[in-house]
Amino acid sequence: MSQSPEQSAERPVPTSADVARLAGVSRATVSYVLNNTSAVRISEPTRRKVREAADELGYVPHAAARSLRAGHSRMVLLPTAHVPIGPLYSRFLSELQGELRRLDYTVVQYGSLGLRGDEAARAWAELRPVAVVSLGEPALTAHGVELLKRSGAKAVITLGPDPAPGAHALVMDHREVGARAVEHLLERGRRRIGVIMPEEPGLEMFSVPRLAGARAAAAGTEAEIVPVPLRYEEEPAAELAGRWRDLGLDAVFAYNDEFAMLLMRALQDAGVDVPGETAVVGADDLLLGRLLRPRLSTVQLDMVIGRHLAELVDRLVRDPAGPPERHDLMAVRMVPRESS
Amino acid sequence: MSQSPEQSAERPVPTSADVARLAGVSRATVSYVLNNTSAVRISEPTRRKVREAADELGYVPHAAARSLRAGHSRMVLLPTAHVPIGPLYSRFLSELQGELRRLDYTVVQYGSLGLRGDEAARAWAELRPVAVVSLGEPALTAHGVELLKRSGAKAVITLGPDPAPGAHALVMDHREVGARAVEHLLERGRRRIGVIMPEEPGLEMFSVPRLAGARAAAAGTEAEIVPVPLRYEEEPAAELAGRWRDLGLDAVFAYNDEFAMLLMRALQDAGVDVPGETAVVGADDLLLGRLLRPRLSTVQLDMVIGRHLAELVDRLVRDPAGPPERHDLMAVRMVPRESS
DNA sequence: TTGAAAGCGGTACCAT
DNA sequence: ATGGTACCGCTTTCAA
Repeated sequence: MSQSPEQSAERPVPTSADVARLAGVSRATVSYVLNNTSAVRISEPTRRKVREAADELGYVPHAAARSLRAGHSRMVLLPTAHVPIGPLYSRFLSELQGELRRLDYTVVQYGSLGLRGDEAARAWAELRPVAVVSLGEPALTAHGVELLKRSGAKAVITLGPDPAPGAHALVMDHREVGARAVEHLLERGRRRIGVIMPEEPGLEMFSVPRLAGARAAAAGTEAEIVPVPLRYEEEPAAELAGRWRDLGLDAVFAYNDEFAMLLMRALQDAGVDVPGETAVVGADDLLLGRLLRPRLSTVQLDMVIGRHLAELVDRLVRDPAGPPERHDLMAVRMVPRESS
Repeated sequence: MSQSPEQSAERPVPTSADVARLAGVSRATVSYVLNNTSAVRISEPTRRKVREAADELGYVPHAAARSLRAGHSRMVLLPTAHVPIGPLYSRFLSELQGELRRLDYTVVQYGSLGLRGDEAARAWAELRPVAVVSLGEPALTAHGVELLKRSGAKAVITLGPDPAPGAHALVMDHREVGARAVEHLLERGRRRIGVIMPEEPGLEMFSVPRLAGARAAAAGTEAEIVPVPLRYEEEPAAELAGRWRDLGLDAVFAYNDEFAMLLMRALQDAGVDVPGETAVVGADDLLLGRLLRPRLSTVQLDMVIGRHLAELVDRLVRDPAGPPERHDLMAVRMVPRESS
C-alpha cells in the first residue's frame, strides 16, 4: 500500500486553465505559447514557465474543443466496412495515409460495419470531416452525399466501381478486368468460358462488373459466358472440379489469383489438364501466380496511387466549387503466362 | 446556368439553434426531442415540428461539441501504422469492430505512420479516446501510456508480442510459434534448421520472437538454428535456392505460409527435394498451404477473437481501477502435413 | 507583453 | 411542457 495505483484514475484531465494556473499566466498566454502563435510576442521566461507547467501536468490539448472553436478540422474520413483484404489494398491505404499526413491531414478510418444506407452518412457527418473518401461500402446515396456536404465536407469522393451521384468519383471500372480476360481467351481460341463468382459477401462489388465485362467482350462472338459460383474453400472447389467436364468449359476466368490457385489445384487433382483442357486466368497479378505451375495468366490492375488521390483531396478541399469530377483510373493489362 | 452548383458550398452548416429557430422552439427543446430524453416530456406536436425542421435543414449533431459537453466519448482508438496484411488480421479487425459497435463504441482507426515514440501517444491523446488498443506499432512507452491515461483513456491495451509497461496486455507470444515448428522438426530428426527472416519492414515484431522461440527449442539439443534473411520476391528466393546446398540445412521454418510457398517453389525449381532433402514448415495455416504439393506443414495460430477483446475493453472502461492485466492468448498448434 | 471575454455547438439543470 | 442559461476546452480579437 505504499501508493495507490488508482491515483491517476480519478485525477481530472488537465486543461489549459490548469496549465495557466500553474504557470501563473492567463489561458490566452498558454495558447499563444503552445501554438507558437507568431502574431504575438511572448517573453522567453514566460514561454519556459508555460512549457514546464504543461509538461509537469502532462497536458495535451483537446482536439474536439480546438476544432469546435476553429470551425473546421483536417480530418479525412475513410469509412471501412468489410476490410477489403489483399496486398493491393493495403499498399494503397498506406500510401494514401502517408501522403495525406504530409499534407497535414488526419486520416481516420471509421468502422461502418452495421450501418445501412443513410445511417452511415449521418454517422460520418457527425464527425464533421473535411473530406470523405468512400470505398463503396456502405454505398453512398445522393442524399447521403448532400448530407455530408451540408455538414461541411468539402470533398466527397467515391473510389470504386459505382460512383455516387453528386460525389466526385475515382472510377475503377471492373468490367475492364473481365473484358480483358475474355478477349485474351477468345484470341486463344476458347469458346465456352466460365466466370467464377465468389460466394463471399462483399465481393459482388467487383465480381458482378467483372462478369458484365466478360459478357460484353463475348457479345457478337459465338463464345458463351457461364457464371460459376464458388466459395473460397477446399471442398467446394473439389466438388466443382468433380463435375467440371459436365460444364463443358474450355476456359475459366477465376475472379482473381487466389481463386485461380484454388480452382487450378482442384482441377489438376481431378485430372483436368491446365491449360490443355481448360485455360485458367486470374486477376491482380500477385506473386503467388508466378509461383504456380503452370504459371498463372492474370489481369494486372494498376491500383490508384495513393499520392494521386491525396492530391485530389487536397485540391478539392482548397477549392470545393465546381461540378463533380470523374476520373477513370484503372489501367488494366493482360499478362499472359502458361495457364492459358 | 439554371442554378449555381455552389449553392451548398457557402451555406453554413446548420446547428441546433437553426433548427430551434425554424421550429419556433428553444435549443433545449430541440435537444430533448432529438435525443428522446426520457426525463422530460415534450408534446407530440412540438416533437413533430422539431423533427420536420431538422429534416428540412439536413441537421446532423456535431459529435465534437457533444462529447466536449459530455466530458467523454465512446471512441475506441486503434492506431495503425503498417497495415498488417493478411486474412487473419482482417478477420480479427472486422470482428472487433462489429463487437465494439454492438457495445455502442465507435471504432476509429488512426493512421500513425510517420509518428515516432511519444509523438504518437500525444496525437492519440488529443482525440480523448475512452480506450486505446495498440497493435504494437508505433510502440507505446510507459510515458505514452501514462499520457493517455491522464488524458482520460480508461483502458490502454496492447495487443501483440511486446506489452507496454502500465498498459493492459493481450500477449501473443510469438516465440511459441517458432518453438512449435522447431520441436516438430526435431522430432522428425532434422538437425540443421534454417529460420527465414523477412526483410520487409514491420515484420521484425513477429520474426524476431519467432526466431528466439526456435532457438530456445533447440537449446540443449545438438540441433543448430540458422537465420536466413529473405525478401518476399521471386529473384531473391531463386538466388537463395541456388546456394541452398551450401547452407547445409535439412529443414527450414519459413516464417509463414506465404514465405513457405515462395521458398518451396524456389527449392523445387532448383532441384532440392521437399521434404526429402529439406523439410519446410510455414505458419498461419492459410488455405494456400493445403493447395501446395507437397501439402504444407504449418503452425496454426488461433488469433484473438474480436469478441473477447471487445468485452475486455468494455469491462475496463466500466471499471478502470486495478493493476494492468495480462492475458496470454495465443493458442498455437502444429499442423503436420506433407512438407516436413 | 499579457489578460479578459466572447463564442464554437450541444446538454442539462433550474425556472417558469 | 418549455425556455433561459451555464458550461465543456480552446482560440482569438480587443484592451490595457
